[in-house]
Amino acid sequence: MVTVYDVARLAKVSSATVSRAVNNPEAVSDETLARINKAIGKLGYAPNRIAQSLKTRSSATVGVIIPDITNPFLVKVVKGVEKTLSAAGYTPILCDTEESPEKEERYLHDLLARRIDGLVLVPAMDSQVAVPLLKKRGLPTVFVDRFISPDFDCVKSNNVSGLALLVGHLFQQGRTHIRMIGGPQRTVVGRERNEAFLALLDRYRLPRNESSLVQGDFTIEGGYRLAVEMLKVRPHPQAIISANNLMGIGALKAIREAGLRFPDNLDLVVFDELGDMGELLDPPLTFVRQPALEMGAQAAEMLLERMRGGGMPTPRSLVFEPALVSR
Amino acid sequence: MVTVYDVARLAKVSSATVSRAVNNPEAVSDETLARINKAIGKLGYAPNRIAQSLKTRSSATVGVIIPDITNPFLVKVVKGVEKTLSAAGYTPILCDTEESPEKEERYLHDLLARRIDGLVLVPAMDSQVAVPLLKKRGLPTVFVDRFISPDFDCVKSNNVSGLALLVGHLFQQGRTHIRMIGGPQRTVVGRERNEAFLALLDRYRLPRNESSLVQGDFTIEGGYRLAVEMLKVRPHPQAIISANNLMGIGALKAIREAGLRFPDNLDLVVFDELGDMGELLDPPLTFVRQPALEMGAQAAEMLLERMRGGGMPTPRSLVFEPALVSR
DNA sequence: CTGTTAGCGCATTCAA
DNA sequence: TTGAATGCGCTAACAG
Repeated sequence: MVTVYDVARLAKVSSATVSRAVNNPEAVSDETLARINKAIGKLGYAPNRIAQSLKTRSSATVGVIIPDITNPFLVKVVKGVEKTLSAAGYTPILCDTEESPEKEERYLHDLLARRIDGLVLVPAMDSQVAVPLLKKRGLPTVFVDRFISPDFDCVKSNNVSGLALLVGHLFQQGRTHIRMIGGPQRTVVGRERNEAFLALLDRYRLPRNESSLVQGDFTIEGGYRLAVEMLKVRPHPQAIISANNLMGIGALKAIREAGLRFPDNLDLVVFDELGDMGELLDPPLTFVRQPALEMGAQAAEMLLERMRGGGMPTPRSLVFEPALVSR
Repeated sequence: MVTVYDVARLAKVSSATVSRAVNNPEAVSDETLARINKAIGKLGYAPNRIAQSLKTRSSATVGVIIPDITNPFLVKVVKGVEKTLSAAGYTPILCDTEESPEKEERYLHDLLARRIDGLVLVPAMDSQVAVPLLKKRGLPTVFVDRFISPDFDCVKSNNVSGLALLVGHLFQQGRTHIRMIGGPQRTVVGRERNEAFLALLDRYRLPRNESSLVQGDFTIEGGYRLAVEMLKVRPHPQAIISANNLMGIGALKAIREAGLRFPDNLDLVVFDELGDMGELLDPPLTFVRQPALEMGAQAAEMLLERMRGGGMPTPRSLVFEPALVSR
């Protein structure tokens, strides 16, 4: 492997000057710079980032931990993060926890041992150790979507207004008997959407009882199962809201299997988008879109600020307004 | 940060012994081992992988470069890779080139500078530098899906038999006037599927002319555009084959917009699957499935072998048989 | 503007 | 079984 010393020898300078030529060219005279660059070209030298990291105590690396790489929303968030981070010279390391707190913890320790400079985290549902661990280590961190600690920066979208868009849409369509496949109460996102739903039923003076809301788990299978149950009860609701995209997919499957003509007999609307194929559904679903790309980009920006500005200002939350995509 | 020296001091041993205790516990007496472990626990010591890497010249890191993180097939491949790689103690670094050779090259250099131990590569369509670069550096590499050099290991699926499944299916349905939205000729995958299609038309004695096959680009937009063109011509084909999943999405959209009842007036079948939402299409598409998870896992296995077995046996190709999912 | 020196944290000789 | 010494490749004082 070619090192600074090889370059130094060829260019007849010291290793320190080679280092300067690479990292701070202004500090080197034009002629030596030229000589060094020629040597670098000839030898095909590239700095060993491992050695750099050890010396500078900065790996130019950022962890990105998400619970499901299959989720179109998260993929877009990751794309946004990746774009602004790599533009700033950082390499993101993407980890998929598959919603498992144990995996999350393992990844966290691995990333920490790799001396990441920062972290973008969408915590797993039952994440327990992440928050205290990160707090102790003082690692610059930005949470996305799931706001589980007021001590960290967070980028999320407004679940209350998002749900208001959904309920308002249904109300306008004249649907009054509405039920929701909600999120898990143990997650903030789930709680926020669930509570918003119940409050909205009251605000619109729509019928509400204990079966208006069932607790889901944000998975396709869960959405399917709960929708099947819902459809067993007569009369059907006039509309079902799914608290996230994955459960919406499951619910749609259940509706199809029940032989119901959607949206004639029954309308289905979803919080969050379904990806490229969403518009291919016939008829297409109405849903609420979160600006995922933008959210990812902003999360990365916040992280960059934190990583630069050694200081620790108070944590900030950035809340995006979702938009109704009516079909 | 807590180092071997901190542990050494607390346990009243040398740093070397601490290192042994961590990496090779058998080489340390039971009592000192116990003392060291206690100290490790008390201090919360974890080895600095950066320093380890510098010393051992191995980063326990593997690059995974793919052209599109949005593609459900690739996501599954990545999942497969990730699973077996992380089980073996490696951390994958995922990079999305968005089908851009320039991005691919940048990532490659970055990963090389980070001293990755190996690489799983799904090259961008016009990838030029990757092969010579990797060959020169001698980095253990496994290609997936796109077999662009006989000098490297490769995991792919059998495009010829996959297409045979598709054409055979249509033939059985009595469709004789078939056209295909093909892949780009400049990619191996595209060429293989295109040629297979033409050969199959002949084998089944189906009508074939210069408009039987149009060259696509494997994108949603491209598939849409070409399908629109196809549908302008009278009479319509009885069936359209899309050479990949993304173009299939576009084609389906075009068919819908043309007001054609699918599959009554026109059948559409696709090479590769459409992800979780595929089965929600009404009616569902018939497609050919590649064992993506398995392919990823096997690619990782091959890579592990290469990384361990310093030697360089001849490159191997692993070809998977796709399966027809008939709807 | 340039060179000398030292050390980041660790694993690995080589002796003991 | 253990310790002392060394160097992985680089950058950052500090001198000159």
